Amino acid sequence: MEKKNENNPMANMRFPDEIPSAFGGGGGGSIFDMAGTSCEGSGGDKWGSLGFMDLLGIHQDFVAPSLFDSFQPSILPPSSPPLPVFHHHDDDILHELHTDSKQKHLNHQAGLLSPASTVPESSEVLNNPATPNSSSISSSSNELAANDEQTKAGDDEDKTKKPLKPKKKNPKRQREPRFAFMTKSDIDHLDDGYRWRKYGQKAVKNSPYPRSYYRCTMAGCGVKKRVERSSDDPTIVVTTYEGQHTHPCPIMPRGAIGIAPDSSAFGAPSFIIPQPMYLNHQQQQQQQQLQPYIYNSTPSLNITTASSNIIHPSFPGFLQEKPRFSNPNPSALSHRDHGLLQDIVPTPMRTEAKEEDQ
DNA sequence: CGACTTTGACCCGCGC
DNA sequence: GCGCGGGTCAAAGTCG
Repeated sequence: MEKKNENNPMANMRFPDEIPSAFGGGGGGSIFDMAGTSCEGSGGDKWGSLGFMDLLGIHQDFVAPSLFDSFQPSILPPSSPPLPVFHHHDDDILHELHTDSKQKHLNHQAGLLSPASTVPESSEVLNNPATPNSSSISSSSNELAANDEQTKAGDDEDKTKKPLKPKKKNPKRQREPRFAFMTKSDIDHLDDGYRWRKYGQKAVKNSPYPRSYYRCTMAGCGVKKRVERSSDDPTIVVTTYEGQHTHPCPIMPRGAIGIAPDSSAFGAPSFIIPQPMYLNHQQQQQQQQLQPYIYNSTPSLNITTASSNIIHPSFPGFLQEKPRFSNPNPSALSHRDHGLLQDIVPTPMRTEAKEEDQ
């Protein structure tokens, strides 16, 4: 088998530019271009020090929408509203993503993607993640993760079948808060600045695309991430994060600004706005081209939600596995602070999407 | 040699 | 209770 970058069958996969726009009819969605940003700041190297997860560290209740919203402007043209499909809790995610137990990820994908937009390929966040509940996370995520590991290590007795795999057997397996978001990208594993190790891959029912499981390689950090491609729209990658990083972004860009590790780690919603994300020329052009396809309900982004009060309109952003570009994008900046909360596709929309799926 | 991916098997929860 | 499917483990293999 091949290695790196080919790790994931889909990693190298290229999908047609034409997007089925199967999701949702609803309407467009927010699209974030993840291309040029991240802790790593490759190319541009000026990004926030903390990664995506750090941002996520904010309280769930606030969240994502605003977060991403704010994020979006920096990378996307003003006319692309976000697609908030975020969840507060694991359960929420599961419920929203999977309405029916059996058709879990069918609906899951459909639900998430519902408001998808017909945007040309490239990587763009289609929806906003829900930030895990910081309070629960601080005590549950990390600790749970730790416990998880410990438990696993110590629970050999539970399993007798195969000595090789003394899996743990938690009384009540508690999952850490999770949130999912979609990205439009031909790359499955988006680089958010953290280091991930793939620990599994499973075929997804009713989907030709497998789901990959990643775990933060940082010792003691139990953050996991699930990446799968939408069967409806292969250009869309659904990423689900679980838990919170107990450490700052490993990749600290020079002059980086970011969220204080402490706060992020424990959910304190204190953000330091990283510098705006820039798109290189190519990206800018791409963005411009994308505009027409992007859900264009409002001219600017809206970050002013209940959450926006707390959350700053900034987002470290993601990096494509492959370094992208970074060019100053004034226009993007100018929109950073303007959100489209109203466009953020609140509950109603999501509901709608779900209904559609059903 | 360490870090990482691949992959088959196993565990577990849930619905029937 | 059984089967299904999601999630995880860990040996083996690959790469730098």
